[in-house]
Amino acid sequence: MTQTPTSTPTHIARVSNDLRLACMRISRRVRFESSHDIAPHQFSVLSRLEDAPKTPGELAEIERVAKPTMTRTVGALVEQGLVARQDDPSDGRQVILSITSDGTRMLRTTRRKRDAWMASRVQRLTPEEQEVLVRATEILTRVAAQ
Amino acid sequence: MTQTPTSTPTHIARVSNDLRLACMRISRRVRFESSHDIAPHQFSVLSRLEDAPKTPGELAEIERVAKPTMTRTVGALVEQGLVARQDDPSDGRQVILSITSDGTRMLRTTRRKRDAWMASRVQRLTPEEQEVLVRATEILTRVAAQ
DNA sequence: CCGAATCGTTAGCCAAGGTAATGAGTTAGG
DNA sequence: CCTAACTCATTACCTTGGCTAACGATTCGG
Repeated sequence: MTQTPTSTPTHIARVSNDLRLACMRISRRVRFESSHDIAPHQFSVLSRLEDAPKTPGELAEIERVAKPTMTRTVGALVEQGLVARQDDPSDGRQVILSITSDGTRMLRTTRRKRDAWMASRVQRLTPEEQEVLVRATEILTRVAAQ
Repeated sequence: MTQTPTSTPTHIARVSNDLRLACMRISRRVRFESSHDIAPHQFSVLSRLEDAPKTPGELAEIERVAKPTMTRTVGALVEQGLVARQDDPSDGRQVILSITSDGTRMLRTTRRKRDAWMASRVQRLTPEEQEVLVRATEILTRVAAQ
């Protein structure tokens, strides 16, 4: 078989549709069936702060949300003790937000729950199927980053 | 190599995490970057009606949403002419909802946009990578359905 | 040094989730 | 066969997380 049927427009359309649906369904079920301790947008913001402290404005831009929305989200996280707010010494208009140790702990436990959902399913697959997923994961990660 | 490193607990945890993240990122980008014509929950309900007519109660259960919420979602779809409401002749309490031709058309165009996003990225991959995704799609679809 | 820009916040609106209560219709038991 | 209990959809009202507009505080540029 020198011809690769995968590359024809029809087959690309087919796998694109099926793959998209599968990703969306998995994403949906992970969100639904694990980690109701923290709201999705709060989790997302907390993850961003894990890498490095950021200002509310930066977070708003990263999360593609209006600044007042981020003010409220950050406010909720500060109230829960997951994020700390401090004044920027070099610019009085700005505020620096950083994750607290409680915040880090929250991320860790939430991720554990989400991974558990996925892992319990991956575990049931054959080694061959798992190997396909390993290769696909690398490809999908690149695709998502484009 | 008789040993399959993929099957060790550590590797399963690793691929589960990475795969979950990749699926969530792709899902997120598909929703963000295509089809702003219809709200996500409306799209989802419309898809359910594509298979067969259903009552609001059935839809609420399928979508895991409270009944009053579904009443409102359905109301919006009826107002847009995407769904038709008719009384159940055999049970006066119930209502039968079915998709209209406009609704079907809306589904088709929205899916085209979402698929286009995915297809444009799949197209850039090598035939080998595409073949991995074809196999992965079948596996992921099963995983999502579990 | 004063006007313009920037940053975060407040105020107020809308959409979509929830619960509690209600009204119409069906079903089951006495 | 008729009434009590149940079921289905809806209405009323609350909460949350999006948005824009407007506003104080601060910084920057001419």
